[in-house]
Amino acid sequence: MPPVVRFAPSPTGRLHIGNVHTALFNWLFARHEGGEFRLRIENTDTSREVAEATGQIQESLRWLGLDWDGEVTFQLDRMERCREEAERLLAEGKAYEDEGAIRMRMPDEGVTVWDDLIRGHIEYPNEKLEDLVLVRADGRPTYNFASPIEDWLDGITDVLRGEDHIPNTPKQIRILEALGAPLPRYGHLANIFGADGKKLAKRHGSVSVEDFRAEGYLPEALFNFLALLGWSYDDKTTVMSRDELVERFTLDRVGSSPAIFDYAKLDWLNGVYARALDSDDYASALLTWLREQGNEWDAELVRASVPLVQEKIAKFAEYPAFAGFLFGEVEPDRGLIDGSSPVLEEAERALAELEPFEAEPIEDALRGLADRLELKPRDAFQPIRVAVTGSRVSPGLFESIELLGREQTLDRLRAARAAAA
RNA sequence: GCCCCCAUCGACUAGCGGUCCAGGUCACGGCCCUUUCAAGGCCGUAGCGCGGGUUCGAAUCCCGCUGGGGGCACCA
Repeated sequence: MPPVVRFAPSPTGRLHIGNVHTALFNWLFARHEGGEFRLRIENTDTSREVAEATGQIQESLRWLGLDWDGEVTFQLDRMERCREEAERLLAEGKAYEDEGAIRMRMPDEGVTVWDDLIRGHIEYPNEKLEDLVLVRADGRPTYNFASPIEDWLDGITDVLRGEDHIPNTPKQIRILEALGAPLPRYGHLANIFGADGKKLAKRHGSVSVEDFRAEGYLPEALFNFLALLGWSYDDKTTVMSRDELVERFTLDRVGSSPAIFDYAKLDWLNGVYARALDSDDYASALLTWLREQGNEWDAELVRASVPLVQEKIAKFAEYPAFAGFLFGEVEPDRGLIDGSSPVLEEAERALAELEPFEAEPIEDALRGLADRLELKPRDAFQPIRVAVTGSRVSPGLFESIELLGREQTLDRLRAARAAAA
């Protein structure tokens, strides 16, 4: 029987990367096994609910390509059913009233055990299980009551969630047993931490899916990277497409120890995906990203710049600093230009009448200039680069000059000379 | 405090008793290429937390310790 899994975030904010990791593993498992992946919003705690969160969560999942089966369900919609079940437990003597709330009677001897999908045998002493509240005095069911009931109602066969839920599992097992409901299998994924081994937070870098999107990461790269956190295919395969991941993902290769989120490796992987893109696709993705950032740069020029940047930057967020000189004024650091050097003036002269104004002839002209001045290429080109692009780090100089155009180039050479004088 | 989970290079991991004086990837260092920056090529540094067992043999199994994390709500 194909498994039915679910991802059940609470709508309290943007989708945290740790939660998406859990969502991803559920999704991968479901798709690999030909099962279903459901999305449920656990909104029992209305006081903490953030209005836009439900939409944001769905948008983030869609962006990453994690599609869900069926309609999105909301925990709150099943309040009534939960209350009925609680009444039943009350009637059967398995629960009792306490200051308006309904509490579950928990055993205080023995142990509750289950075979964790990824950790194996786990034991929990029953004496540590307290009589938890099922339904609050105001009538709202608590998470630990509503969640297992919904898993039951939805026919969830496998509950794959974060390891912080391990202490909840014995409680939920007892509830399901009291209810006479079948038990799903449980699997607890290890947490993901920041470089200091603490919970991944803003100070470490991006944390929500939206943050990563805003940084200009490609969803395929983030997807691949996340899959490798706590799971591996073999001893050497790193880059895998979505389809390969679906085909290869199995729970027996999921690890149980926590992982640290390595932004440097993500950057590398993103670069791998970025470079592998067809330049048209790269351009479209870049343009989309720029627009999302509220940047309305000339689309044709952006497209034309792709060959100069695609191999050089790891993620789109680097684009404005790297290629921004094509789209606006530039303020070169005077300290980087030697006012007494004839290079800028010579370059101006060499480029003034050059035909055609294209990378190759530009290169020939500037190399000739370096020869004449008896300068090493790097020493001759650096001041020109700074004058034209405003920085000592830029795309290829000759291609940059071609794209910038003669007029702009000459203007910038003149301006730099004046500033350095 | 109590309970639970985890433990291989700086990071992600392979390893499921001998084929491991531990392999791959990122990062890092060196060299090559080179107009800067990347990319690419080659080489390299670096790890089984500690102590007991079990076994002919342990990174692999067991126990303890230490360390890290999580949980102990009418939050989810």
